Amino acid sequence: MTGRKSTIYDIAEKSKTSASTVAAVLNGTWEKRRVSARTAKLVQKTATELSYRTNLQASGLRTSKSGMVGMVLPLHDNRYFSSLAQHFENESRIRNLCPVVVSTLRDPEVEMNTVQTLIAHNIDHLFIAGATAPDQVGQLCSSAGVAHINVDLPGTQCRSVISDNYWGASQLSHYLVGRVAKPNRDACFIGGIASDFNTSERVRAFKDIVTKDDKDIHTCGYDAEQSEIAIRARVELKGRLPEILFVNSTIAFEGVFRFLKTQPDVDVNKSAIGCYDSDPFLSHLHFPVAMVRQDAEKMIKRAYELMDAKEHTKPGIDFIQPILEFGAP
Amino acid sequence: MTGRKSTIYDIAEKSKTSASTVAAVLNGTWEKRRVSARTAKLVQKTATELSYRTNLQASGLRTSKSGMVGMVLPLHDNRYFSSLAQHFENESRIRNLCPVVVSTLRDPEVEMNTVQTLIAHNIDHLFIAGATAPDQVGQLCSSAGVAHINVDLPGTQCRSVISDNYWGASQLSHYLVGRVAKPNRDACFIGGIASDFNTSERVRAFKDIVTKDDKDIHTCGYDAEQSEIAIRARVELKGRLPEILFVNSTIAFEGVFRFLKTQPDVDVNKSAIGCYDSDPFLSHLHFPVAMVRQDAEKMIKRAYELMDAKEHTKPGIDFIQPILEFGAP
DNA sequence: ACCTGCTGCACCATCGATTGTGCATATCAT
DNA sequence: ATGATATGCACAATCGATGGTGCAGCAGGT
Repeated sequence: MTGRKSTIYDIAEKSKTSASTVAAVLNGTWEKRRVSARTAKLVQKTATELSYRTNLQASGLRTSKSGMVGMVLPLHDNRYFSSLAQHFENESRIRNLCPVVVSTLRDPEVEMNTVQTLIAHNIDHLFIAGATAPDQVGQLCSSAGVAHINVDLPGTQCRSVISDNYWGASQLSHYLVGRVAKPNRDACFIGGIASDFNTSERVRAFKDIVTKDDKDIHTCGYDAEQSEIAIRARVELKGRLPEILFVNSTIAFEGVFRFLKTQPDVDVNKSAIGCYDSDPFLSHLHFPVAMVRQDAEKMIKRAYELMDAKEHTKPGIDFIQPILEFGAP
Repeated sequence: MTGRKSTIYDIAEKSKTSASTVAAVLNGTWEKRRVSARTAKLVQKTATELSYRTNLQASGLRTSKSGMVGMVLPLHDNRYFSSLAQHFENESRIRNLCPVVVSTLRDPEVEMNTVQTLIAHNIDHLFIAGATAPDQVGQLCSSAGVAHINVDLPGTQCRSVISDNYWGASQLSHYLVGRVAKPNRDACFIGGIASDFNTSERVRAFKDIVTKDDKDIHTCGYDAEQSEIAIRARVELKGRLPEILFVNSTIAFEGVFRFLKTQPDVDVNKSAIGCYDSDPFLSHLHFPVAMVRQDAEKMIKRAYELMDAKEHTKPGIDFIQPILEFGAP
């Protein structure tokens, strides 16, 4: 049952050949190494008989490869990141690579250690998604000669593929504005962290298109409670619901929604509400919500194209348009 | 920048010691190997100077370990599985292991290949979550001597930690029944796949507690469209909404919800509705939904306890109670 | 002076696959 | 028959870390 794992030496012995011949047959270089087809067949057969499996650590040690490709993420249990992970898996499988996904809990130290470990295992390349310190991580990869690409957050040292937050937020803003004919309408932005790159891009668009007033921007974090508090305070202050409401994530939306449920439906229906993030149940509420969904699939495909074309070394940013889940603005 | 990675030999040379001494210092066995503290300090210093990183492939080759622990999942982009992944990460980090998560797309072949690859990299142990063929995968691990535990789906060969679907579905059923005083009430179960272990357990509970009639069980798959069709057909047939509605997943619920929106609110509010799965937005609909959430955290903690205690070899099933997101039945 | 027992370390085989090189035997041309 | 080229394979070094073993040097006891 738990019989010792067999090696190329076992196969060599059983098939009366040498280890180098066996290795050549099993890794496909046998024609190059002029092993006869007859011998190759024999070796193959013996290998299956002994249920041989290449020891990838030994192989990797010799070749400085591993056949594994990695992706680091902040979190697994998040729609967007898990979607990135899923598409990373799909694309990796197409390329016959073994994808491993690791989350680092938004902790820069965990991030660095994890990447060190992956590098120490000689991963063939790394996708760095949502790292808190993309450039540090990138530095680590560079100095180890590991190909890498930033996803979702831009780095300055290497190629990055990120969601076009400015564009998405502009589209959403235009749409919301279009739904409110009035001049002098009241508008606000809820959720996210001002210093966060993605949030700041969305805020920039919102300011360019909807309102320049900083008092209308409530970047109170990603958390539902804070968002609920923020919208409530705002409405109490103004004495009415904003006519345009831009919510920065589904989590924040949860809080906002808890508040909106306390308001009369007729009032809520007068507001144009948008959410930068998507959730299937949001399209089923008793009022419409315009949503923007980040195109994880396209981002990963793009990143892989760059990797395949070995263009990952050229710094630069590729923007991927998110998907608008509402009528054109 | 991309200077060759340094090895213990480089450190040995620079610090005028030997490779074995360096190795001992760097892997913490130096006291056992009677290296003086002075030498140890020196080696440490040189190691940082050369920004040394252990080559884990070489180390693993020698020791038949890797420091990596794995989890295979059907999908990343799913609330339940990504939650399992997240807790797996957390628990692994606590134990100072490097967790890697891989999805296998519910494809038995991908499943086997992936596990083979992980084994070939000498992962220290494997959590098998939601595998289509847990026993085959387990067999593979056994024959390679890799510790493994099934999560979410039971295997016959090794220890399994699964959600107590029968209990959860019983509780939910009792609750729903309690909300409908009438005798002879109409009830149905929507969603899931009859042959699926988890679904069948839930159906078993539903049958024991609510209705024995097979015609009331619509295991029409996990897909939203099919569920929508199923509930619509059912209601058309019976001429009214069921008084008890047990939906087997949030995805299925999406379809059911699309249909419910076409019905008068008063009617919908007369039904007792439950969903075996949880989503934050489901608690915000215009009618109440009782939810059951699988306790991913407890499952993973349990699985890790078994692993730590080396009890993973004893076959047997540990049932973990899911969390009831409704008042006690 | 001599044996014992410890300290502190270095030597070297080993894990399993890869790959440059070398060396027989076979094939062919002249 | 002979040198030239091709064919088919085996040998052995190598990747980097590990750990069993051995061996100086020194303290302490008699």
